[in-house]
Amino acid sequence: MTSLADFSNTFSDSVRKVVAGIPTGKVATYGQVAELAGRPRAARAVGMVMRTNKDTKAVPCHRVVGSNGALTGYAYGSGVTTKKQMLQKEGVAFRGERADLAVSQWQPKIQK
DNA sequence: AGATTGACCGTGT
DNA sequence: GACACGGCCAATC
Repeated sequence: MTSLADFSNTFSDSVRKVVAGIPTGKVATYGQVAELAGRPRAARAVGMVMRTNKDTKAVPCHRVVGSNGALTGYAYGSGVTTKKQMLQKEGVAFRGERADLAVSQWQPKIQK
């Protein structure tokens, strides 16, 4: 296997698997998740999967932020407010209303 | 099956 | 740094 999506057959499953691999205290961008899922240009579709995702316990969709670290949408709680609170509570570095990607962006293992 | 929408991203002004 | 435009992909109506 060369990527986290090798065990998935559909795009949504790949996305879920990638997001599920994000460790606590770290965040990934939609573009990053899309790339790991096998569709480097499907950042929007990733958002759709999160939106339709019902397994929030298995898939920490709140750890997925915009390319600039901005928190975009959240289908649960009070939206981005709840999302931000959870990320901060998990130890993610924040800079104003945006996650500090320079410090807390998830760095997937390229080799293993 | 076709058209529209959406939790995006990159680039230009 | 903020606003505007276009492109890409998949789910939903």
